Amino acid sequence: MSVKGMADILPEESWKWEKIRSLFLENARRFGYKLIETPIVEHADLFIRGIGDGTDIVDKQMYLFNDKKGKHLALRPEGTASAVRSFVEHKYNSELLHKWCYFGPMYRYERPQKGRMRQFHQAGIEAFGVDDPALDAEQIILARELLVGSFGIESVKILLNSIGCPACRPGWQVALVDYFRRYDRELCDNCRRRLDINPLRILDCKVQRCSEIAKDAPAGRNYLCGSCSAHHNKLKQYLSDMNIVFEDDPMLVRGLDYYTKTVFEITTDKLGSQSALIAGGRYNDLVKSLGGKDSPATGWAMGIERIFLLSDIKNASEKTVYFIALDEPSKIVLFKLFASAAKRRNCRFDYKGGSLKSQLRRANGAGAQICAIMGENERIADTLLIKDMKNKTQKLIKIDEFGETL
RNA sequence: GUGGGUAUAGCUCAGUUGGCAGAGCAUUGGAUUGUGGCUCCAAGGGUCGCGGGUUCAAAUCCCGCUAUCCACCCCA
Repeated sequence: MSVKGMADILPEESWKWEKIRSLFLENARRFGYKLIETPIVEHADLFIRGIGDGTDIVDKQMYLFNDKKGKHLALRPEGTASAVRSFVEHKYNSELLHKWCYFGPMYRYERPQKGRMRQFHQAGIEAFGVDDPALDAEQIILARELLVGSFGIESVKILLNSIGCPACRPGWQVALVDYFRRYDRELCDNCRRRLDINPLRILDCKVQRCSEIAKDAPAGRNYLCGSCSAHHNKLKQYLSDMNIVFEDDPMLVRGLDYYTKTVFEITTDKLGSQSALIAGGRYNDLVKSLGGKDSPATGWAMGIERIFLLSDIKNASEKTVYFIALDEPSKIVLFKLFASAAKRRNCRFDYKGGSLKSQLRRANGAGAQICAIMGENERIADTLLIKDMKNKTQKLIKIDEFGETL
């Protein structure tokens, strides 16, 4: 048995993974995002500092272990912290724009269900060095183009918000705590705890009474500083100008602590409670807090398992030539032809043999378009029988002509 | 971490008040000499999740365990 929450990607479906991966990379590349591969294992501290103490990911979902020297390590639960670590470690110039993308497995210890695995895959993009809301807009446009254009997923919803920056968020947080304290007794257990740890998260609570209370909570908008407010308005303007439909949702907050200003989510209603397909936002302070030179940054991540469940992409099948030998001496001759044809064409050799009927049956099952058949009659005359499976036509050709016939 | 469902052939699932283990699909073979798909016939394929208990007799009833799915929570 495989480990709980960790699934095989079987040969029958691996083509779809390859396709999703390559569509992601192609699209990202067109926007200038270059692939970065970082290790799956990092120092646990990187995620604790990056994602934040008090988040679910850090508190209960990390795969933690010590190596033989006692180093405290973790399987990565997400991609951004690693990318930032690499950006800092290799001293990329934060005066310049750097656009990176990644694709790979992530690990979170939680109960698996539809669209949620313990080993799951994310594709993501990150851009360092620019604080322009137009860049936020670009990333949302790319995200939407992937979902709708490349993966054929309809009816997605874009949710957008700004959660401010260190200059303005504290004021909002204080106001939120003040407000929610008045309803202390009515909030769910969880939210009462959040009051001390992360009051923003109460806005996101799905318990009915909590969300009723949250509806009238102080709106973050009223507390945004000039810079954050202008950033948010410009981003909305860019999206509107592109006719991108979005929902400006003051209740949207995210599960990771590093976000500043823009946060967004692209959701579907087709996957039950696992609604987020792509989520991300701006994290202008993360590079500095992980030891780098102050550098604005923004990015998102996409859940591949969820894309896989929803995407309707088709497998383009290559034409197949199926080789059938009817006796042992023919097999020897035909196998040589097969081995050389397989260098250039999609070929299958029927090793199981048996009657012509059963081999043709297998050829049909394998989806072959053409069969190359050799029995005693053909062999003696130095010929091959070429059968077109679709038109049900067949003709004898000389072995010498076989190469051109293909 | 909490709650619920499920576990029988490779797959999807039936299996009645406890009484010989089933179907469809798939696989393999055949339906007159070496011609596929459709149709027909036949065959192979089982630790009934695991371990206990009750009983003359358990896939079926009881207890425990495990796995898995779904939901909550949280997230992508």
